Amino acid sequence: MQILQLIRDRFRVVLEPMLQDPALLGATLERIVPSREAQLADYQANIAMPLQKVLGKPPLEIAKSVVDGLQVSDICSNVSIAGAGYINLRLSPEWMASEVMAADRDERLGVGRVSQPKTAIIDYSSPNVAKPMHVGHIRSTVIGDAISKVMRFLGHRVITDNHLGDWGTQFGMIIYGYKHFRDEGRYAAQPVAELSRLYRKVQGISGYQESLGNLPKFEQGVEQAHNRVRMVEEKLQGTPNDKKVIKELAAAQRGVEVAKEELRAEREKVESAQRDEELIRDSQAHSNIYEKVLAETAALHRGEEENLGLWHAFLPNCKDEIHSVYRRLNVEFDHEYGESFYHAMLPAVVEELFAKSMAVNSDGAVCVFLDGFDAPMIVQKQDGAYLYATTDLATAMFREREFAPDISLYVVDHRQGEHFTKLFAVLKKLGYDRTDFRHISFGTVMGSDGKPFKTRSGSTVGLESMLDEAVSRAMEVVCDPTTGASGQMDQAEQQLIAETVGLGAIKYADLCHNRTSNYIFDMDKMVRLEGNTSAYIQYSYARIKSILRKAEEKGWGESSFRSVPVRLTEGSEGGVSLHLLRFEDMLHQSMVDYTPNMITEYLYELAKLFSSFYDQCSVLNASTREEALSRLQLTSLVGKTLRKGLELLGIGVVDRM
RNA sequence: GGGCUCAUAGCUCAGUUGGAUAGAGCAACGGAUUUCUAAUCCGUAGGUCGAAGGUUCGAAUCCUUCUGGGCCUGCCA
Repeated sequence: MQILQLIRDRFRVVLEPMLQDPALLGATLERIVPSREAQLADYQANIAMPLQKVLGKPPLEIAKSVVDGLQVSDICSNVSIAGAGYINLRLSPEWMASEVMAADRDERLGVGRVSQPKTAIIDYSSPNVAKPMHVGHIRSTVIGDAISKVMRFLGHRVITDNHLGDWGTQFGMIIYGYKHFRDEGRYAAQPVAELSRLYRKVQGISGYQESLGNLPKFEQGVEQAHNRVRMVEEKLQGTPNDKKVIKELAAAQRGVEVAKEELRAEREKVESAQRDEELIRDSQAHSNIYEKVLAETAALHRGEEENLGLWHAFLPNCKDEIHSVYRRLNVEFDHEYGESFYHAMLPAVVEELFAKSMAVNSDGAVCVFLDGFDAPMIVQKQDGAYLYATTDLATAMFREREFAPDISLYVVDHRQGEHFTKLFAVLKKLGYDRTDFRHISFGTVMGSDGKPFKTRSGSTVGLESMLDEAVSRAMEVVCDPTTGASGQMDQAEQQLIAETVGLGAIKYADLCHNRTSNYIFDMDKMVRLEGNTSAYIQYSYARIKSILRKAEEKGWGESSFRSVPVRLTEGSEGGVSLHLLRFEDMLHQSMVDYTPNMITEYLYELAKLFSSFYDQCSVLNASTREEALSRLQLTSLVGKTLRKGLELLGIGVVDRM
């Protein structure tokens, strides 16, 4: 049920004759919204105040004439004017009751399919294969998966594509590692583990050599920072009270601290590497390893037989590893073309850019210069190699040919904002202007120190170990035999609950923050049963299932409670019902800017409203059979809505916990 | 240097795109239980929405300046 549209349609009848301009009419109708203050109204129309200039009448007079013409007696029990000219609507309990009944009888819980479905490509997760997945991948995966599921449920044609990094430098590293460091036995027994070891080994040597090479640069940086302070100090002597210069001095002094810290961190990296004798030995034997890695990568890209053969041998293993993570997360994709798929198309992309006079040679590289940006988009390097911008162009062009999408979403972290702005600008210039390209950017996962989430030793946190920890924490919290129903369960059921609650906690914690902001990762908080967590909602669901089981035992199954009408008498019943009926509106709203946190907020609110109802209104021990059956219907719909909502977020439920 | 972005209660965060007295959750304090799973519910307290101007019927939200963080910035992805 789309209540908002229903109400707006009623207002349209009144407003259309008053407002000639269709754009104004549309904007005015958009000012009819759910009320923020539940005590004041269910819905409010903030339309009279902005119209006072247009119509040349005082707002209260406008509001009155609108209300006089408004025909809503079938759905509203009260329409009033308040304050500066707010029109407040209260939905009638009878109408809500009939809508609750309809929703409970509908497989889709009363949610319709959009009348004009759109084709949407959603590009998310997109890790580099052969590198272990880490925390950084969780947001893209979880947000993209949720958006896909919601859009699909609303009736759009959704095509998901996991744009795997399967063609990059990491394969150069593995190939180099395989050629120089492989352990045949281990490779035969556990290829994935061995490849991963090889990757880490080469990466380690390369990182060490890079840090070593960086030291003089960072030392120089500190030196320069000091020089800058001296310069500003001299300048300040000339103009002692110039505020700007004083500020400049402070900035310069901070610059010294930053430079020192950078140098210190880099030295520490080097020193800790130097404690690793094997690494030092290997580093001496393989000097300039990164250049050699790039050479292996280039050979692969040229199609050199040995490297291409190794790539073909490694890729399935690497993919298997990644797929096992997706299986656990219950995430699926329609396509997994990956970067390698586009490799052969890249020369044609560059040619087309030249043909349309968009590309130029600059310092030996092929560049596309764009208005408003100093730096160009580079599509081919001096050495002839292509870059990810080139691949992204080829990918978008392929998708246009193959799927003709109306919407194309890239769920990628915010640091790539400028890249996508440029990419979309180039695509538009190339003539792909019928597609709504959007960068669905998101913030960084931070540690409790407010810095990007890392382990104590400073490395990134592995995704799988994080999932394991969430599950074991969930086990501690949820399967405490003194609380809940866990005392009655065998180990297998407890394990299933821990898995469902643990993974749900990770996903929910991610989704419940506005995607654009950074958030602080706090495992303790996210597996709790109190507060805005998945476990609280899952627990509400389990209690609902418990009531429904007991009702069934009393002979009050679905067919029984559906035989009586729903009646909303208590305040908490009305509160739950109103919220239930907003499900569809909320789903649409959450897809305007692709903000899944609107869904978590809705579900949390629903669970809270239900707990309140649960506390105030006994279902099975209601005063009459009719009342009990009426409340059972409400309970049933809350349960189904919670389950559906969580399902759309990729989160499961359990029948008891 | 240029660009993007953020700053809301002690802490973690919302804020439906400019609407009424700025909301949740933790933590703190006070209540409720012969329980349909108290893993709950009800209440109290907590705010100069970073600062200062501006735009208008009305600003946490839009504009300008400032302060302080984060990120990006020519051949990594």
